[in-house]
Amino acid sequence: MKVSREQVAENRRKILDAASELFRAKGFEAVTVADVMKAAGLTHGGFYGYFKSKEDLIAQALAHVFERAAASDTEIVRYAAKYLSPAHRDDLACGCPVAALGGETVRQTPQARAVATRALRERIERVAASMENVDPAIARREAIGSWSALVGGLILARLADDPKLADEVLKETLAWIDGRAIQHS
Amino acid sequence: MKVSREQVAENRRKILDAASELFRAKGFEAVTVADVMKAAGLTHGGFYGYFKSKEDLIAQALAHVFERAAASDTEIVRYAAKYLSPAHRDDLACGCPVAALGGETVRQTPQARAVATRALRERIERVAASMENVDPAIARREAIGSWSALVGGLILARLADDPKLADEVLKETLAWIDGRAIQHS
DNA sequence: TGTACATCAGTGAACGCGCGTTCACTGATGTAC
DNA sequence: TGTACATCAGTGAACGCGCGTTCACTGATGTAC
Repeated sequence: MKVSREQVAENRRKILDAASELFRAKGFEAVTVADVMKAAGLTHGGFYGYFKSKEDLIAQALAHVFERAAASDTEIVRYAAKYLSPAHRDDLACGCPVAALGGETVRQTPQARAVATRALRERIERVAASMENVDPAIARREAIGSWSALVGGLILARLADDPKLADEVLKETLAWIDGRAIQHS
Repeated sequence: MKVSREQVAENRRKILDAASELFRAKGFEAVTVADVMKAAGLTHGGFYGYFKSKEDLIAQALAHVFERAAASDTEIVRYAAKYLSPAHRDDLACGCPVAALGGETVRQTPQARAVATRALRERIERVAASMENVDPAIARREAIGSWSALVGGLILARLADDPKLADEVLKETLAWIDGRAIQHS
C-alpha cells in the first residue's frame, strides 16, 4: 500500500543505513538486495522503487556513509587512538568504510569509485587544513601518510585471527605514527 | 582421460596460479570455479579432484601466493619504493595479496584467515630481524608501522580513480615513511 | 470541511540466469605377470 | 621387455539453489471539486 511522503524519506534512510552496515560487515557481494530490505523492515519487491539496481545502491550507500563519517575526523591524534582501538577493530558494521570496503571498491562501478575518491580527497584536504602553523605541503604529506598508516593498520589488525597479534599491530602502528608526529612538533 | 603424475602436479600448480591471480584481480566472490579452471586450461568438472570446495581453493591459493611473496620482501627501503610504485598500483593480479585481498580475507573461513595471519606474523618477524643494530622492540615497531603504511597507501592509491591523486598518495606516503626512517638512523 | 477518485509505495509470487557441485563416462597411465 | 587390465584424471551434461529483477495486485495517501 501507498505510504506518506515522510514515510518514504524515512524508508530510504533506513535502506541506506541497513545497506551501509551490511556491506561493511559482509562485503558488497555477500549482501543480497533481500537482506538489505529485510533489515530495513521492508520486502524485497519494493527495492526498485528506490534504486535503479544493486550497483546503484552500492554507490549511494557509500555516499551516505561517507557523508556521516566526514563530520567527525579532524582531530588527528585523538582520532588515531580511537581509530586504532580494539573496539573499532571488532566493529566492522559501524566502523570506517574505507578499511572495511576500500579494497573491494576498486572493483565496483565508476560511480562507486568516484564517491570514494571524492571522500578521500576531501578527507586529505580537511585534515591538512586543520593543522595550524604547518607548511601546507608538509601538512598534506602528514594527512596522506597518517591516513595510509591508519587504514593499513586497521586492516592488518582485522586480518589477524590471534587477538594478541591484532592488539600488537594496533598498538605499534599507533606508536609508530605518534613517533613520527613528535619529529616536527 | 587419465594423465601422468607429473601432469597432475603441474595442473595443480596451474590452478593455484590462475586462482591467485584471478582472486587478486576480481576478489574471491566474483571469481567462479569455472573461471579458474578455464584459466588453468582445464574444464570445471575436474576441479573437485584437486580441491574439496571453492573455500578450500581460497585457503590454498592464499597459502600458495604468500609462499611466493615471502622470498622477496626483506629489503625495506627499496621494497617500499617498489611497493608504492604506479606499476604495482596498476597490477592487481600480480601484486601484493594483502593489499588486494586483505579486506576480504577477514570474512573468509578460519582456514583462510589462519593462512593470512601466519604470513603477517612471519613478515613482521622477517623484516624486524633484517634490521641490524636496532633494538628488537624498535625494529618490531618499525616493521609493523611501515607495513601498515605500505598496505594502506597502496589501497588508497588504488581506490582513487584520478591518477593524479593516486600518484600523489603513493609519493607522499613513501616520503612520509622515509621521513620517519631518517629519524633514528 | 467532506467526499470521490487517481496515484503510487509496498507486497509477494514468479522469472531467468549463473553459480557450486555431482556424476556417468572416457581413455591414457602405470602396474602385474 | 611385452602384454592385459585396473586405475583414475579429465570431460561435459545435469542438478538444485539463490540471486537480481519484474510484475500484477493491493490499499493507503493525497488531490480535485
